[in-house]
Amino acid sequence: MNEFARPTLDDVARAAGVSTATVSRCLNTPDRVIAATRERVMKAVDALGYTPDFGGRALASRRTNTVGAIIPTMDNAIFARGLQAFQETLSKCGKTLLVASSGYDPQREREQMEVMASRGVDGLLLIGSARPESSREFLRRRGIPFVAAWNLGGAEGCFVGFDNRAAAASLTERVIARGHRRLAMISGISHMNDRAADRIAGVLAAAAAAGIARSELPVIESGYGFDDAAKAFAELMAQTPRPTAVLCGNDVLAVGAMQKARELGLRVPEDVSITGFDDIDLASVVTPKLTTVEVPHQRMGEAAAGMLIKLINKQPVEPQIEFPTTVVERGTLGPPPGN
Amino acid sequence: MNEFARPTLDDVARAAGVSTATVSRCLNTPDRVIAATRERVMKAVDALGYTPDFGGRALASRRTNTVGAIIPTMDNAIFARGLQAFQETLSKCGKTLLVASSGYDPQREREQMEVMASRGVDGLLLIGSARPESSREFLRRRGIPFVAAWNLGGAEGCFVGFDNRAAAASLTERVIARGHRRLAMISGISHMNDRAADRIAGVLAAAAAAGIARSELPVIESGYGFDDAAKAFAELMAQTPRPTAVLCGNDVLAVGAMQKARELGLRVPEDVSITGFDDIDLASVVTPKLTTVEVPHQRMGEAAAGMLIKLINKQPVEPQIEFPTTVVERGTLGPPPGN
DNA sequence: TTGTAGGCGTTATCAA
DNA sequence: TTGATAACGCCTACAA
Repeated sequence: MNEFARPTLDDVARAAGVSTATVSRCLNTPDRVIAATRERVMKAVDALGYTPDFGGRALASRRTNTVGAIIPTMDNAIFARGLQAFQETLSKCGKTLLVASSGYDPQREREQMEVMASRGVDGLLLIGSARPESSREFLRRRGIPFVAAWNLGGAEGCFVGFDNRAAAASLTERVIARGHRRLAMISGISHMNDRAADRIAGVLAAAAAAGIARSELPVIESGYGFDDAAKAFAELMAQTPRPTAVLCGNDVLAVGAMQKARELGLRVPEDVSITGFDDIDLASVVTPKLTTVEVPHQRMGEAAAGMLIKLINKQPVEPQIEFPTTVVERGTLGPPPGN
Repeated sequence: MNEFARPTLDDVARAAGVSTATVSRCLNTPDRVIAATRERVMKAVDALGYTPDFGGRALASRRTNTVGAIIPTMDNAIFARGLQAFQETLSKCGKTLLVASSGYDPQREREQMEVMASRGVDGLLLIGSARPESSREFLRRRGIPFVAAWNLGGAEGCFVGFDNRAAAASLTERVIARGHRRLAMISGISHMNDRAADRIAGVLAAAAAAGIARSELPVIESGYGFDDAAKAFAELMAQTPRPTAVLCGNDVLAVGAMQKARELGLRVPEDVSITGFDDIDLASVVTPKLTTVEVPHQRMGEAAAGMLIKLINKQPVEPQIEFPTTVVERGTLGPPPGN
């Protein structure tokens, strides 16, 4: 054996004086090997510093012990957090994580799905379930187990998430209960993004229930940066009558709005109330602290990993794990001005 | 061919009326195949929906087109940002990213290195270069190309980073120039973390150059949470004489310190100045905005990917890419009280 | 330019 | 409990 080449099963087998089959069994199903031989084999294994070859193993066993995750972006703290938890849980189960990002683009998501498939991932983590039929068809055809996270779902598939719509509605009710009637919303782009769409729907539903006309509730869909939100906020503040409360689709947007408010000389919450969604670190660091909706991102990441692993092992799973959310009232929601 | 089985090279070859070798060539070295046949083959490829099998390819070619990254945690915005850029760049080059996290623990980092190695990654991204000799030995033995990022290095290896020491020193000089003499530092844990260690060294060096005795510059090494930093800050503020400026090893620590300052009824910067490091989003969102050091994390991620790819392709690389950093003065640094 | 054929390292099926 | 041995799907000299 070449001194620099990686040792193979064969080398180990020869060193231990057994067949390759036995070595393989020692590694994969140790209990099917008598203790004495197993010990001898294991000694040879780490004498040689043997580690199994991934390609060979994948080829022969049709399994990669690899799972993929396609998320919009890791730049967003909520996905980064969730992904971290997802990865750690996977790691504990001996699986490793392949990551790709879609940049919120269904086309790129689809491409990454193909990449993942060709990498032979055993399962897939996807965010949300709004995607073109062709992508869903692809998943079905390939028969790749997957879970959709960060939202709840309709009929098909497995979900680990929370009720975006209900959470948004409940936050909106709180705002209305404070006496606000002139609401506005800054949302993320809702196209092919069910989290954003559901949050809009929730706000609208709560407003409607309170007798606020749809036409009196401007909704601006904005990009995901502070600046985008700031611009949207300025636009909103230029309207007459001016909204007294601006509900934002996530904390980043809310903070962007707060910054613009300060620039405009508007006090929060005295002149205008602002709310967020997600409760990331940012939320409790701004002044005043952001009123927002708390979501257990890390626990969702863990749960998603657990469910996916069950799916891969063909164990029974409940089709949906729902997490509760909580409105956390902090400093950016007050009564409307002049009350 | 079974209707549900994935098509293989063989299926494509038969469908196109050529040999498997030709199909393989069409996929890997298209220019070595005449246009007419190539076209025929490609038609068959997507008629069948063929995608190459990863295991087979890895086994035969001894390459996985996969690179690994082992980072302390994705919870930290700076690594998440960098990783995002790293991944995108890789993706453009047809490589996919395997991620693992060490939780700042050299032992876990080592385990993940072994996982990555056994996955057959073509290259590895590591953070920093402080790690046990045994880990470095492992890398050497396996001959896995890797780049160390977020810092600059000594002799061996490739680096994409910046000069933590110099940046910290330069920030400290600014603080001293404002008239501060009683400094203190809240650092991350410096054991096996050269970024943290270098930042401490930079602060100390600048202080020494200004004639400030080491014994008069307390340094507390704290965990990475807001709370840890808050606790450290409280400890610092309890000392007499009280430091007039607290330099923090990163922005998260600085924000934790700011929160505690507010709790203690201390105004920033009137009663005490605070500085950070990294310039993450957090920094410009707190009130007052944080004086910190700006570091181009995304560009570092891209550069690291580029360098690693060259390394993998055995192209020549400069051993080190250094990025500049800038002190950004915002609101948390003022003159010492009573000046 | 294309085809033939051997081998990559493992797992899995059968026998022994 | 163990050992032979045939896949697994692809790449790549080498030959045609």
